[in-house]
Amino acid sequence: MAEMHGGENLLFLTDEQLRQGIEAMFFAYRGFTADPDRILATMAYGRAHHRAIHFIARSPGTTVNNLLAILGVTKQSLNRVLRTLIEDGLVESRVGTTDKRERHLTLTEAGAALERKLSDAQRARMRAAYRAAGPQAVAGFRQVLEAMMEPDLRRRYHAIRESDT
Amino acid sequence: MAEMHGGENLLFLTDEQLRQGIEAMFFAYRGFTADPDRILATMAYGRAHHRAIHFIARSPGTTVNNLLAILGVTKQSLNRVLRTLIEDGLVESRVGTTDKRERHLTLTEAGAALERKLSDAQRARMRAAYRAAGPQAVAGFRQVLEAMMEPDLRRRYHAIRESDT
DNA sequence: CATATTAAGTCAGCTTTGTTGACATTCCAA
DNA sequence: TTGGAATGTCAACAAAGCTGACTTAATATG
Repeated sequence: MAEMHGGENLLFLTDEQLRQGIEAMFFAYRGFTADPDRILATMAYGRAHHRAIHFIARSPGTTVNNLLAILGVTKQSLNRVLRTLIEDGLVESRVGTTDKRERHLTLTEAGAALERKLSDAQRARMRAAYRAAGPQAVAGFRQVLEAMMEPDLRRRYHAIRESDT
Repeated sequence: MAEMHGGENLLFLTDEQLRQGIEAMFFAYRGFTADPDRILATMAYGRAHHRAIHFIARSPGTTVNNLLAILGVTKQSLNRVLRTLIEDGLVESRVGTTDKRERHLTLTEAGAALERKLSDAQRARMRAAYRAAGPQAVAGFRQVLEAMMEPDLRRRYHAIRESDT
């Protein structure tokens, strides 16, 4: 169990270490979604609604196609979710001005309120974990997560960090 | 973008930093499951089967109840998955010797072969990410993931690392 | 020993969220 | 101007979760 750091020691790449990382990822993801899930369970929405709301809040005016690429589901699947959100007055869909095939999505006041509620819960856990682990651990956490992404999603992740489409 | 570490700087806890962490977690989890998913899509199994196979391989002879607690699903849901795996000859269920109510689950040769195939794919990505990020980043990654788990799952995670039940 | 509890499994039915296939509308380029 | 590409919608189906009610067998307990 010796602490090791810097160049040459490759013990962190053993199958056992990798398996522990895989299980940590599995258990942590459960914690990651637990709080929003609890809130969503009290209403008629699920995790898919949360994801849509999150990325609409993130990039107001985004198109359905854009959202599709980020979420990685079929448009039919996303459409079902969007339809209920629009019917319930949480999301507004406006026909595009330059291209009338596109729909631009934004949150209504009610949608923004739900988004805040869900985000606050998820951020609270994230903040507690970050604080417990410390800034250096957080930097490592981010590095490994990024290296784990599929290349096209990594590009999307960077794009969404730097500018809104 | 100044590098900061040690005690006092709390800029890593801003809402924007937390949101980036949340999105990183979302995109990374997709990468995490992508390779096994591709393999599973070619046969009649899904992610639920993979999870069951993983933890049976991890703790051979584990009981149904044990698996239930680890996976966090209902027994009806797990049972559906286990039934197909047993019917297909990937998992063996043996009546317990000391407590005959219990069923002890193990992988058959065929089950172990599939487990290896899935693990190898998932570990390959994990290994690449670990190698790219380096040992110190990996340590931080593990710390943050652990801090994110629900307490009872964190205990389970530690238990499974140290000894088999 | 009688009874309560536990472990496992089953049946039925429902919900969420993914999938394909077919189709309407809009735009653009040959 | 017309045919294809892009965008979005509707319908039907599948995987995998869920609840609730129940059975069977074995163990624990009063």
